[in-house]
Amino acid sequence: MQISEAARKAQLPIKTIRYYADIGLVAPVGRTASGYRQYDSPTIGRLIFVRQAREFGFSIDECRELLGLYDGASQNHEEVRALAQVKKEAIKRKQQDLQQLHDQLTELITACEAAEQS
Amino acid sequence: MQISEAARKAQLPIKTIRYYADIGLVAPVGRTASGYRQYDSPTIGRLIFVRQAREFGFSIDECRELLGLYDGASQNHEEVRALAQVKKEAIKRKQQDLQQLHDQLTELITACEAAEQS
DNA sequence: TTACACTCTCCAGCAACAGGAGAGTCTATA
DNA sequence: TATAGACTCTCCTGTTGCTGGAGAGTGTAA
Repeated sequence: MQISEAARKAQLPIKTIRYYADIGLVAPVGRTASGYRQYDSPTIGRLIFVRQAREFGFSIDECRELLGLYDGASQNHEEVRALAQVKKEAIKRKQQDLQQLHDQLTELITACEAAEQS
Repeated sequence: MQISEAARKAQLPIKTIRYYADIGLVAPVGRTASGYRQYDSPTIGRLIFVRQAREFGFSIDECRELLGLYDGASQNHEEVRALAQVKKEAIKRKQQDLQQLHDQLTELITACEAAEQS
């Protein structure tokens, strides 16, 4: 499939997908004779994975590491496990912060409703 | 208190706090005679709030809106409530995505452990 | 009064895209 | 088969949200 379908499926702008290809983060599976980038399902999976990681503040370089795990590129399972663990803890902290933000907004909404009643 | 203590408490770089002051996102409560920025607890609260919102991909402009809510600046409760609701739904979606990422890492760790056993 | 840590402003640079120009490609229809 | 319209390419510049460093002032402790 070509880039626009990949963009739709991965929910990423075309520009971003080209950028990820340029910096070697997520390369297309290949190119057509005319130079069009080509993508397949596993590659879409990688793009989605990166989108999610990026949305939670992991840098491009961290995404590179995470993708390494995701792809099982490394042979050193011990090391991979340690890295995954670190990232998982970062995610847990993010989840807690997010919950706090969520609670603050809930309080706010309640306060607004009370104000509307009065 | 001055900027370095504010930075420590809000868990933000000094540079970032100065930047937020420059763009009028979170202004210090005042300045000393010699021009040092001064912060108090409510302001630290605002900084923490911004940090958390930023960590979840809210833009500076969105933070401005959220801070408006947080401060109860608006008199239009109906409008405030609607905005808070929109942001809350965004947070809920982020939470779901985060859970998915977390699960993928858990799977990965399990796979690594299995590989190590073999 | 000097040392040292802290602060200031100003300016340049970086990460991660986003917008737009100009040109080539592909396919359906006249 | 010509051509319109949608899609793609590269290249270049601009934007957002910081981050680092220079050069200079401030505050306190020995």
